[in-house]
Amino acid sequence: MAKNKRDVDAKVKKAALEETAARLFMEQGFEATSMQQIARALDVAPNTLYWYYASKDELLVGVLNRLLSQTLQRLPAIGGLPLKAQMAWLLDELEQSREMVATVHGRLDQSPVIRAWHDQFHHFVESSVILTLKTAGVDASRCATLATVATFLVEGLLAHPHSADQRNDILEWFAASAGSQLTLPGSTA
Amino acid sequence: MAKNKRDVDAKVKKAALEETAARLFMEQGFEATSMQQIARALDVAPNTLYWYYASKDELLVGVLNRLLSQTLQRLPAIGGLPLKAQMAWLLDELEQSREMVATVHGRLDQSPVIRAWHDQFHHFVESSVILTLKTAGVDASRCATLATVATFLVEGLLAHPHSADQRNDILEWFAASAGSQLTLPGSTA
DNA sequence: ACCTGAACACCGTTCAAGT
DNA sequence: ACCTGAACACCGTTCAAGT
Repeated sequence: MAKNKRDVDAKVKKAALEETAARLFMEQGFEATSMQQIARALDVAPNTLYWYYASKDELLVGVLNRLLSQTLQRLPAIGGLPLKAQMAWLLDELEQSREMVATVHGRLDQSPVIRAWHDQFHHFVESSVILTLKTAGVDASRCATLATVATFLVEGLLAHPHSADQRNDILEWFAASAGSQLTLPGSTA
Repeated sequence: MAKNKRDVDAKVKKAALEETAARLFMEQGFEATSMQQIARALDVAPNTLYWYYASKDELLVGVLNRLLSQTLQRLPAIGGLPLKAQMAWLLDELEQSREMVATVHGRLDQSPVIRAWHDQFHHFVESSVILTLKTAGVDASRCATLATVATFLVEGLLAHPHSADQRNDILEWFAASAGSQLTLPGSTA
């Protein structure tokens, strides 16, 4: 009981830490936000954060998992949508964490823990896209390639400023090109 | 005369700085290489670097321009090649500076001078690809979209580890999809 | 188990001073 | 014009000590 109580408290505390860190990371960027600053916002000593997280990068992973689980709660709604709509949805979702996505990519080579999170996330997204493509009747041998292309396009659109028209042209072109590879002609992916 | 002499000396010195910085950046990464370390390798005081460059990011830009001009000297050879071969060539070229490319993308939001260099580089690459597509007879209205897609694919392949087969599948699929949009059917882009 | 004060070993950068 | 010694204002992180 007492043990359980403590676990709950720790989780609540971590939630507060990650919420504050998330807010500051999104407002100012990961690099521009110091551990001191986060600690000050929480009214604790800077080194207190190190009781909960081994490093600033691990705190970032906590924040990322938090954002991810929030996104996953909104996900079920898009299950049946066509690929183009799914990509547009993912783009809108990630757009709000643009800075965070850039940070993850920028730290891949320096932080193994960020690298691990990133790879796992990519694997998850790509599996989902493959499933969507298969369900839409795309030739099984092409699914993996198309899924990778889809994620590259989402990442590209996310990383580089672009107009709504450009974005639509790219998604439209991709959906058409992917759709033309259907085993059963006539339907659209 | 004396003035000219000095200009030459400054250029030679900058070349040496950038060569050393480039080596250390590629060996250890940008972030893991301190200004102190570069200065030590050159046998100068750390703050000497600030007489030549306003910041570490500006030194990076110097290094990037240096690598770029080296690449440009190797470029003429690929003028007439098909798009797929051009993309493969660019990939091989950038692969050797993978870490540097990741650094640039990671610092876009923090450094205006890096952002400016990146945008200009992208504009240059995209213009070149558009020219190649137009020459190959691709419908003019699609060229911009396809060029953007091409650069996104190159960046994606560069940022994420992949096998030679995966890479070939993606480039092959893209070339085929782009080629099917030719104004004159029969030729290949 | 949780938190702190104080310190460590850096970092990029600045500035006044030299030649 | 070019370079230095010394310092500034940080940074992420550690550690011994408290409760």
